[in-house]
Amino acid sequence: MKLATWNVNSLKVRLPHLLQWLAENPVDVLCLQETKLTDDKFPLAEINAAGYNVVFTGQKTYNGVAILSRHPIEDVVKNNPRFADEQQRIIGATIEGMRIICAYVPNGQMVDSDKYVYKMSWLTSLREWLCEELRTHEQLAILGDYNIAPEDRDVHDPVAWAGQIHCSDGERAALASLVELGLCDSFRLFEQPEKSYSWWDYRQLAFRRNRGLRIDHILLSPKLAKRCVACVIDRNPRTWEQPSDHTPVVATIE
DNA sequence: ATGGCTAGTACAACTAGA
Repeated sequence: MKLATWNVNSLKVRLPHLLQWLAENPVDVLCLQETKLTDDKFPLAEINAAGYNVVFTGQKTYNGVAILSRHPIEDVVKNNPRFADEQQRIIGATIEGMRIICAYVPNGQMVDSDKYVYKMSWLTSLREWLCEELRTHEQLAILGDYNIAPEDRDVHDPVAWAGQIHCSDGERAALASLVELGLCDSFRLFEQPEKSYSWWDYRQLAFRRNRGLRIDHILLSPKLAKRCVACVIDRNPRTWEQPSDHTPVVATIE
C-alpha cells in the first residue's frame, strides 16, 4: 500500500499535474490539501476516470481537502468533531482497515498573531481528537501539510528561520505532542538525503537553490510504522511548468 | 531592503500562503 500527501495549491490549476502524477505514481491513497474549490466545483468525473474514488470538503478561495483512493472509502468524517471550524481543513476515512486522516494545518502567518493562536488551539484540539481515534483505530495515518518543520535539519537556513513561523518552539512542541501519542514521522524511519524539503517559496529561485522547508508529513501509528518500508519526497512535480509550491510525500506500507 | 511569486476574487488591487 502506498499512501501519499500533496498540497496542490488550487486543484483547479493543478488538475493536469494531479492526473499526470497519478498516472506515473498509481498510489493507493492520496490526501490533497488547498483544493480551494467549493464541493460543486470539485473535478469528480476526472478523478473517477483516473481510477480513484474520492471524498472531499471544500470552500471558496481557501483551504479544502480531499482523499483519493483506489479502494472503497468508508466512515468519512469532515472536520475535527471536537473543534467547530468554518475552515475546511480535515477529512478522514477508513480505507482497507486503515484510518486515514488528511489534514491542512493552519499556516499561522506570524508567531503570536491571531492566526498563530488559532493554529495552536487547532493543534491542541487535533491532538485530543487523535487520542480518541487511536483508541478505536490501531492502524492510523495522518497525512498532510502540517506547516511545521520538526527540526533544524528540516530547514534550509535554520538561523534565519529560528523562532519564526513553522519553526517556533510552540509549533514544534505541538508536533512533538502528536508524536508522544505514539505517532511517528515516517520520513525519519529511514536514512534520507540531507537537505530534504517538501516546500519551496515561489520567489527568488528558491527551488533551484533548494531553499526549502520540510513541512509535509506522514505520521503513522505504531502498528503502521512497523509495516512501513519506505518514505520519500517526490521532487519531480516541482520541476514541472506552473507547479504547486509543495511536492508529494509517499509512504509505502507492506 | 519585511520585498521577492502565485492563486483567488474580480477587473484594481487586495488577501493569503509559508
